[in-house]
Amino acid sequence: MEGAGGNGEKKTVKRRPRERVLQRDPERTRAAILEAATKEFAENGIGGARVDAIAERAGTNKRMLYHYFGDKEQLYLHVLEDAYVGIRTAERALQIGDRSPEEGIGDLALFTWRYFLKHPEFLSLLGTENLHRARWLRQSVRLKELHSHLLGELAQILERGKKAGVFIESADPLNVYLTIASLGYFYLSNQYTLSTIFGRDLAEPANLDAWERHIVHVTLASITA
Amino acid sequence: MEGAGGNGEKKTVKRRPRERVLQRDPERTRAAILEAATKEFAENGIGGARVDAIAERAGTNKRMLYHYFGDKEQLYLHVLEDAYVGIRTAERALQIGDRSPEEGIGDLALFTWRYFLKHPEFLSLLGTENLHRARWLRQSVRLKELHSHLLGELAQILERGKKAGVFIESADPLNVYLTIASLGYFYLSNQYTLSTIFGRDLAEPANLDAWERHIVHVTLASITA
DNA sequence: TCATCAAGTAACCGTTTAGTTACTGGCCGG
DNA sequence: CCGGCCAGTAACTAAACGGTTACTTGATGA
Repeated sequence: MEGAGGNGEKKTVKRRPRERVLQRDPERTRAAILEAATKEFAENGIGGARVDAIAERAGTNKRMLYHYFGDKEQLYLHVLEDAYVGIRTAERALQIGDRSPEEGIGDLALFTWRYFLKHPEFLSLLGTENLHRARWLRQSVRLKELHSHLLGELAQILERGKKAGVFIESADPLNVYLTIASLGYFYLSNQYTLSTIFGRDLAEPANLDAWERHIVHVTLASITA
Repeated sequence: MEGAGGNGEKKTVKRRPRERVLQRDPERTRAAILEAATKEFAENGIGGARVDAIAERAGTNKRMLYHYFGDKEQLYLHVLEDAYVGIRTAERALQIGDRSPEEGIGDLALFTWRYFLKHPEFLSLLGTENLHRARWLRQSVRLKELHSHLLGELAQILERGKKAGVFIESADPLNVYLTIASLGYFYLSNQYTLSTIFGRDLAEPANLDAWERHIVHVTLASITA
């Protein structure tokens, strides 16, 4: 059928291993399983996620899942770790130290809100992990140094703002971050019950825009002198 | 053995149905199942909750659970509805309209935070329900009129504050409530992952007190003129 | 070109699960 | 005091579940 690479060369034929679509491709299969597992765990929690469903979504076989990740729990941990790496990596790229203190804080708030908005699966995974009191995250060895950068940079910005007289002395890095994350997380993760009980669709673009502005307003109002 | 009520009266003996502990007590069994189910669903989500575990925690039999509540999902809905009734009832008793606008808002923030702190199972149930996009809450017929009272009273307080010149014109009832709820919900529901990644125990009493003050500060800072 | 080993498949296994059936025994009206 | 009804029990069932075994297929290096 193929006749591919049908030249006379014998030993010197370099097989280009990534150019044609291989029938067997470990990396692609592995990535497909991770992506499928992310969706399945985000939609159903760890108790509701089905191993068979993950395999089917990944277009592969249950056996492969155990081959690459050991078991359901290790696969879940991998998914969770990747989710954290995702947000912290994007956050670093922000370089919030490169502008005025107010702008830096405002941009961090905007970034966080928009990241949450674009990655609902991250919020779901956090919810699931907290339901189980961080049982898996605490075992993670990959995530030790990942988060310190954020608080360090925030502390610097707040310090600059205090010296410039625009921020109050009691402004605290952790509190500021928790404030930003709170306002974004709750609105999005609880949008379904909130929309139901208050009879207003929080997911409407106009409402999302208004809340984005609200987050920046509240964050800055809570620390400006 | 008993000889109880051993007087000669025949037809006029009033049996006091609630005084001694009955071996068969439908109401007590029903309540025990509801309480056990609340814990089980809060700890494990709907996918992870086990019907057998609920029956065992209630000190009864699985058959009774189906007898009183139909099936697992209807039992879950009942638990969820009761949780909402609980917070909204306590909230009404607050009577936040009876004081100055600043005090009213501050007290609502304090109440909400402390209610969340005392009822972690309520937060868990909200998380579970939102994971499933309010699938059960939307079916609920018991909860239509339950929440409107809150927003109405908040609107009145904000109006009074605006007329008195202490609140900004853009202060909005829903936004104020969502702000208060966000700051309480996120801190508590995500305390396990947050404590892990930032290496600080958010559940320590000193940290809880500090966050309580922070919530009041942020809420008022975001709406004061 | 062929032996080797990893990638991939499908059928299977023991256990757990939500839900049911068949039964027991205590409470109450007549 | 007794007959019927309903709270309560325990053993059961069919299906779903996480995980495994036995096997096939295809890429690769000698």
